[in-house]
Amino acid sequence: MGITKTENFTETQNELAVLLKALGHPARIAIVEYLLKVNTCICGDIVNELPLAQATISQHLKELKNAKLIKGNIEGTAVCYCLDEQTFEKIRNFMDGFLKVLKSKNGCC
Amino acid sequence: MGITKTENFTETQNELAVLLKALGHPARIAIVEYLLKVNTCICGDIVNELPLAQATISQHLKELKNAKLIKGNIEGTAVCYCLDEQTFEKIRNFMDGFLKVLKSKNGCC
DNA sequence: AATATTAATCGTAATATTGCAATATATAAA
DNA sequence: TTTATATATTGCAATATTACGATTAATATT
Repeated sequence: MGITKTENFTETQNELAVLLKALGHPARIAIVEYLLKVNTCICGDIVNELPLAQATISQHLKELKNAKLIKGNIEGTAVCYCLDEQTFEKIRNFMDGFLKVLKSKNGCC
Repeated sequence: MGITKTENFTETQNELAVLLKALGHPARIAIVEYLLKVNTCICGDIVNELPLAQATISQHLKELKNAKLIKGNIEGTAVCYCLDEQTFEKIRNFMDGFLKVLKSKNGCC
């Protein structure tokens, strides 16, 4: 099929999966790491930084934006991109809570 | 294409992408959350818990195991599954370090 | 107005993912 | 040894993803 049965899972599970999936590609990791370094930049900067075509970068930026991992503001002909702190916090908070419970248990097969 | 150009990215970026991608599906989030709750379980328990076919669950477990997010130990005819704390820590540490830098900057468009 | 700059979109090809029924495998129980 | 139990694998269909060239759209510059 290739289609995910989202109706079987909770809203929280689906939302988190969208975020992690959006970050689950090395190009998109590279993009957010670059944005972390330079704070803000335009699409063309990333095209110069990564060995991928402009159309491909634009597509990856779209996915990151859909997941609200980044924001994009139009500035003349360019678009200024930056990270969305709140969304990264959501992931961090999940991982943090998850690990706290996991460490309090220490049971394995 | 559908093929990721991993050769363009660092080992770290590729490894992290594999982990996040493996968690980037609601069924696999549901599986690790269930494992967190019950500590250890066998495949059949998850099949009873989630509304997906046995073959589908088995495939998701395989992906989680490939990414080393879970461990599986054979016990008779069954396989005992549990979470791999170290791998979850890798993700948490990345997100934690990432957010520390992000919060120290506060620059956006 | 004509032209350059920047980014998004379209179309396409190749490959990957999701999901399931059916089957295979492997151990345990009778 | 036959049968039951538990999981993995195979094969398949539908859909999604990745990547890029070409084009489009929208604003700047000349």
